[in-house]
Amino acid sequence: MSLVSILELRHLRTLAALHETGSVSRAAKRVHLTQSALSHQIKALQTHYGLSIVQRRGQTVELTDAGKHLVSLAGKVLEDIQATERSLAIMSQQATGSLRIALECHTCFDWLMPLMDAFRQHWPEVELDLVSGFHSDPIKLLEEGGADVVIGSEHKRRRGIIHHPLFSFEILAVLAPEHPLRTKRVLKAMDFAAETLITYPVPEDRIDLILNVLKPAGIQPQRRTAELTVAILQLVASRRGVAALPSWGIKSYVDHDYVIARRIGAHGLWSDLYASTLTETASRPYLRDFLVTAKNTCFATLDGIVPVD
Amino acid sequence: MSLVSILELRHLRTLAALHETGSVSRAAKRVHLTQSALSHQIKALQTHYGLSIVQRRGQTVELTDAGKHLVSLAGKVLEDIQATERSLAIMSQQATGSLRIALECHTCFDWLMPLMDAFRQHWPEVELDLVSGFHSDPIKLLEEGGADVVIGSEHKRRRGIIHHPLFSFEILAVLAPEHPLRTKRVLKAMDFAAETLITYPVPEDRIDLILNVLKPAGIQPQRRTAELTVAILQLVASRRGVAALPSWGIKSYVDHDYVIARRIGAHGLWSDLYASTLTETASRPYLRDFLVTAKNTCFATLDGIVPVD
DNA sequence: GAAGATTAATGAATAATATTCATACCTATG
DNA sequence: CATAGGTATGAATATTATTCATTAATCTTC
Repeated sequence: MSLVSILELRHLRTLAALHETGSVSRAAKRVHLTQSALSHQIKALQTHYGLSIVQRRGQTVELTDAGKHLVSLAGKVLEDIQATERSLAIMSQQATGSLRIALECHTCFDWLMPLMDAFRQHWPEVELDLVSGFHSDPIKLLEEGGADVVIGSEHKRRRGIIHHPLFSFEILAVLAPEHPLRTKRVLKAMDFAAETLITYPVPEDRIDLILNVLKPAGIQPQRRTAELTVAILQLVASRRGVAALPSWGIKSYVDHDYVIARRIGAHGLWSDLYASTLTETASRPYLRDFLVTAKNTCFATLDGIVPVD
Repeated sequence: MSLVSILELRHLRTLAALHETGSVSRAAKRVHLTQSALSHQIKALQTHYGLSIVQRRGQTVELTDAGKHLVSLAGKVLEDIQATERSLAIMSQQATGSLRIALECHTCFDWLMPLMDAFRQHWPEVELDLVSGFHSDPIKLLEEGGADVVIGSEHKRRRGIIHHPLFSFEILAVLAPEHPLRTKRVLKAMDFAAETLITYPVPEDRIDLILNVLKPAGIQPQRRTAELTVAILQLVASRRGVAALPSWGIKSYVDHDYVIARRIGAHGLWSDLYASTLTETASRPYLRDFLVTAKNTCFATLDGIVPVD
């Protein structure tokens, strides 16, 4: 135990991530370091304080009481810092501008609303807006100045554009509880052959299930569309067809047994979500803050999501 | 402006020290780094936030609004951390023991009392005590187990003992306002030849003025002793003699013009204060905490003190 | 008013240390 | 019982914070 504290914010950021993800590996991805780095950090803290902070619990790791103390410290401290940094951004007169959000993914409304409310509080001078309607090439919207940030799964490299990874999520097949396929734990492409697929009203190449699973297998099921997630789920529950939706978007419906969810393919069908902006927009403090709090609230509230790669 | 915050506690510790000391050089000593290191740190923050944090004000430096924001953040955050680290110390069952303080320096009562009150709050399980009476060799007290920490100016290397530097302070000559020597801005050894020196009741070799100034010059003034600082100042004010006391111990009396203070020698007469403990005691968390808060409160409340070397 | 003493800023060199790499070991799971 | 996914750890590496050496500016003092 040395005479001065070795604690640094790096450690607190790690602990916060550890708390949110519940595993060293996932936390490592969250803070863009390796599992090894985090393991070393934790060890350093433990020898410094002469206390264990985590306890191996089978394959994963659990916070001890001491660890929980440090986590709650981390929460408080990191929040204070965020608040101060917001003030500094305002002082540097970079707190004004617009944040017009274009959504490629209908399900995202679920987590976006509370986020936007919080954002409005923190950045009253920023013009916050949702760009409505469907756009064939949302990235073009950015370049044309019609939006400031596009939230979707597109991440092709393109000059002048930055794709900020938000999180990876699993897309699950959604079935009526008494659907014949309920007996299978994992669904394959051919299972969809005889089904009607209920989707949002977007072109085929924007539907991961079709693009990455059905088309490669040469399967082209019937399609039917609905605007809202609840509408899709109603149709599924009424046995008008099956759907493929993000795990977090259907969680409460599955928990209430309105529908059941099944994995697609052995490793599941995964997709990434990105927030894309112009390079110049990316440097604005309020945009950075938006991204950080977006990730924070998503990881805190959405189940089953993981950092991108 | 990068995408993630580069802020670390190191920066906050620096900013706090900068606020307390009012100068980069002094702050550097306070955090045991070079002036250059701090200058680089500040520059890094400034370019990161796109704001100036300090403004050169002639020879020294002044915090800007942004700087003050960060300082107040630092205050809050560092306090939270200290509290958490106290909890951790309690959890590691190192929060019990005794802290018996032996004072070599009578004036120290002034700042020790509020400190001890705070300490009692934070470490209720630690037996806090003042070892009273005068001891010819206070360090021996440590070795014999009669005290846990000695506060004084002794800092001879001795095995098994650690001398933790607290701060350096200037010893000023104290005179009655109408004393003939009032015209001199700086007093020399010979100025004391005809005076009565009023001191605490300790041997000559523990009085810096005699040891370092008068004896080398072969001057041996009359001596008279008093137990309490106020008593000494009463005698001085009643023109019974002159005294030599720490600048911070007499500040309020000088401010009220009860007495006047003069520098001793061209560069002043300086002395260091140390908190000495056994090596094993030094590692106890509550002792570390005592030292840290001692320094903090001293630097915050006492005027004109500087870090040791 | 010039000399000397302090203070801060800065680029290059160095020292310190955080992170990665490679690997071992453990534990669920099919 | 093999495999996949997870953690721990020593050694190598990369990064970056700190120091060193120097300059410029300001204040003090004779």
